[in-house]
Amino acid sequence: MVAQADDAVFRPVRTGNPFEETVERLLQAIKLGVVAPGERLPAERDLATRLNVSRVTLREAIHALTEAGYVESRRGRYGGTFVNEQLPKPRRTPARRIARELGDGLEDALTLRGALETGAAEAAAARELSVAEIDHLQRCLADTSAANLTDYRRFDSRLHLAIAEVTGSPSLTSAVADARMRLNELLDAIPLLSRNITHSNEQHEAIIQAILEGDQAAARAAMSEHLSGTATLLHGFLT
Amino acid sequence: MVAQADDAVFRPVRTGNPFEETVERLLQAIKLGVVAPGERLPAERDLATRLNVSRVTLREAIHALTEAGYVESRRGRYGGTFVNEQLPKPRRTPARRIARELGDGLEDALTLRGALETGAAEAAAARELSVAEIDHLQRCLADTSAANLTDYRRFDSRLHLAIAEVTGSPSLTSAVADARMRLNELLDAIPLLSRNITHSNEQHEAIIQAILEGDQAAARAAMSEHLSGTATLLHGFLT
DNA sequence: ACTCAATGGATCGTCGGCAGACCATTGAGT
DNA sequence: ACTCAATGGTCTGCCGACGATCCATTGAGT
Repeated sequence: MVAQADDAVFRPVRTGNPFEETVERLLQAIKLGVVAPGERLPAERDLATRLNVSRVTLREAIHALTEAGYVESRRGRYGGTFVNEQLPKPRRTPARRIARELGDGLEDALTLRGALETGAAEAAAARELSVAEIDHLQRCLADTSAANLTDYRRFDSRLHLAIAEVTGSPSLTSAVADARMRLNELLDAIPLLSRNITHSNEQHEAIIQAILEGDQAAARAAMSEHLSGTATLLHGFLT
Repeated sequence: MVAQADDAVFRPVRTGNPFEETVERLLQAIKLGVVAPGERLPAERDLATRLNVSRVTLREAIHALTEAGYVESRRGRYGGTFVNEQLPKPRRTPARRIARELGDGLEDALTLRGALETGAAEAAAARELSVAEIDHLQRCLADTSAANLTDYRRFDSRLHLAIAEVTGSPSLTSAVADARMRLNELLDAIPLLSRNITHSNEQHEAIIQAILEGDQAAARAAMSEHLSGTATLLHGFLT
């Protein structure tokens, strides 16, 4: 008996407390570019309901993010909690240290991400997209191409998330977002080279084109190639 | 703005309470065949630690499963909680009713499952498998082929889980297990035809063979075909 | 016949998170 | 200048989950 199945089924039912989870989610929204700098988060009462968390807990999470410099709250009607224009710089932990901490987790995260994102690309290509969805994809693609170095990661994440969205599968979208967040710390640790960005943009274009043409095999292949590029880069910097 | 990304990121941080979650996990272990009838669950103290749940909560969950007829507990050294030889028959809820309740969730679950399991098959084929892993796979394959109608679903799940296991990615394994569970109720609602089983067994063999040969494309293709068969079957019965 | 380690069974105090109600502030609309 | 709806900010009582501790039972080993 290999007994790894046990580990999968008997894994912890919950990771951390609601407070920590909530902080993580809000960070996700900011770092993945779901809520852009200057934009407003949903109202506390609304957001608490959607996150299935008490308002008290949500407020504690927001407070933490305020202290960390991510958001600011304003009272009154037309008030709310807004994402700061100037986001805190990610702490550039030395790559190797992160890699050590992650350990086998790196391979794990990359494997999961590969399965999810290639699957998403294929599924997206298989769908009949609405005009709004096509616009959304192309908008994200253009934003990413036009992004400067400091914003690149966020728009890149947003684009990948957009691809997952147009599969029409909420679960798949969520899973992609989570997988992406797991790798975010790693990605912050490696330098962004403009050569890589150029290459990345070309691949993005190929992926989107294949999706819009409905070519499932091509979409999958293009995404697969794109991801393996990142994976190789990560391996290179972390070994 | 398509605004579906919000739904993905601001989804509930937790589903249900620890008690319900724990019950779900234990059912998963039983229904996916991780713990076979007659076998023993891990000791309460051990299991509670692994699930990251208090022993009290775990015991309440076990109590619920005892009343439902899934397990029985025995005291003393060499005692423990054992899975019953005769499992309760799944309540054959009319398929259409389930389909209505699930709604779009069916497509969602099928999409996610497709991405995960085809990805797992490909990843498994890409790995250099140990002798133990190969044995495990072939054992699961043989068990499934030999299973009678009442046991088939469980061994089938076990085989698919085994494929995910040999990717070496715990996250992927967990995700596959969860996706499978989401579809379990549906699968219970459609009749098992021996013709379908024969077909299924042939496909299983093709998948395993491709994995053992290290042929990634073939493994993916075989899995994809296998899954689409199930998907078609489900669609047929639920429409 | 006895021992004892491993297991399930039971109880109690603590605390984090929750629901609900209420207060304070803001600014567009009138 | 006033109104008021929507928002963030605060407080209180309650409950579920937790950790810890002790009890009861069993049967292989001696």
